Amino acid sequence: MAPYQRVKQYLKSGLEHGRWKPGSLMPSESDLVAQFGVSRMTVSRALRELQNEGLVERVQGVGTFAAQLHKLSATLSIRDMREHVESRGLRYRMDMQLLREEAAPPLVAQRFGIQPGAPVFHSLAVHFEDGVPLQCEDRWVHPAAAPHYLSNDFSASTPTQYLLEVAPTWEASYTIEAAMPSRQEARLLKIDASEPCLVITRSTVSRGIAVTLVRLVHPGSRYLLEGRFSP
Amino acid sequence: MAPYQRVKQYLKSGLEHGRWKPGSLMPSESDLVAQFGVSRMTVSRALRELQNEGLVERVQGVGTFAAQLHKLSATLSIRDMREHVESRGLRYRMDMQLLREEAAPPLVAQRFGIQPGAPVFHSLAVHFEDGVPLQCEDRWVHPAAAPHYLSNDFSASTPTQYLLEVAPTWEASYTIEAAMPSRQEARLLKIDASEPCLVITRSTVSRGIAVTLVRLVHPGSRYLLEGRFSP
DNA sequence: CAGTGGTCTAGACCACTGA
DNA sequence: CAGTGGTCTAGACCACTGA
Repeated sequence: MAPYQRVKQYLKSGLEHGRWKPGSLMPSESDLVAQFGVSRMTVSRALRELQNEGLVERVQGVGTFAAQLHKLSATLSIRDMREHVESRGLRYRMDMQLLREEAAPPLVAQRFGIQPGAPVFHSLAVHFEDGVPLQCEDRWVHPAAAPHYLSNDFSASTPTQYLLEVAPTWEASYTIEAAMPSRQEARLLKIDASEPCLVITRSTVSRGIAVTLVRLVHPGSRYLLEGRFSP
Repeated sequence: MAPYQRVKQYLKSGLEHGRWKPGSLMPSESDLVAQFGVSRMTVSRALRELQNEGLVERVQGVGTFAAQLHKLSATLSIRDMREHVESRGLRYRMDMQLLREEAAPPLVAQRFGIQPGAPVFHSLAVHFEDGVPLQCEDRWVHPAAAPHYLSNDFSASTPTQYLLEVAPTWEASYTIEAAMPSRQEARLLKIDASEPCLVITRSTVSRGIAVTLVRLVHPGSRYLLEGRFSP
């Protein structure tokens, strides 16, 4: 194991075993240099990585402290539906229900920074896994970000794949909630109108402008999100 | 701006503007050393950070490549309910409905690596925001991980806070789904039995042993998760 | 073989903190 | 003032890749 990893591992396992309580002072860089017989750059890297992982907090002129652990955040991967299905060896299909230009509704116009009623692209697709509907994707697209959205061949790529190609995602925010499907969504997903759904609403920014707003509706009985954190 | 940040910013904005397409070869460390007139350690740090952020992929002996952007993962913070409520300046309350030792059900026994029927701790609490029930917390605790769980004063700390104190979380996995509440949960949350709920199931490991399993049920109309990613 | 990334060293200068 | 972290340099040795 590389020296910086040895130092990092030593500190990590010490934190794990409660050798340093949250908020307490940890060894300084020069302490660790002496203890491990390595150069300061090496312990510095170990400490910086622990800081990036949220395990320690460092204050210039003061020292390094064991972090409060409940500030942890977890990773949740958001993948393209096609990849999600095919990566598990299942058959993927998408039905494009609607693909056209429309007048921007007020909410969409606001997020895109354009006038209400200005032309925007609107698509509605259903994603299937082995013939079972798994996701209903209701999407608005800013024409300036993807001018040829309407003429793309969506039998070859999903809206997510196409948009990632023409406008790489540089920031996105989303919400996850439980809600009832609309009547139309229930029909498209072939579920009862009273079945709870997992609804993800996502807004994506590329090169400073909003690219797309999307509402992803999943039948609660067929889809769940998984995640983990490991500090 | 520090030199390593200048290099990093240069590469980041180049990626953002499509100067290097996903999968294509990017400048080598020595290219960047020459271009910026800095030492190799400095460009190495810039590239390593971009790698950690998932923006580039590096292969020893080959080079650095622009990453495929759709492998992004997002951060989703999982916070203690009390902090969540109080951080927004609202009044927090918890009702502990049940707190006792029980015989481990098969599923719990399996996750804890103990015999079914062995003693485990079980608690059921409701968390309120300004008097409105926001979360129902059904929790199983491994007695070896928190032997004094049952005698803790839960008017002073939440189960999450207490467990983080006595057994720092070192790994957790969770699922997020939409589901109907149980009859009991609907009653405790004061919602209709047909209201969809956001259900988080979390399993936590500390020092190699399972500490706790918890089912968190939130009324869909009152609670949503927010997240963002920015590569 | 030349070129790549992975890592380390021994020193340096700096900004910042708190006694 | 001594001690802390933040960062950089100029060199080094290494493992790995592909021609």
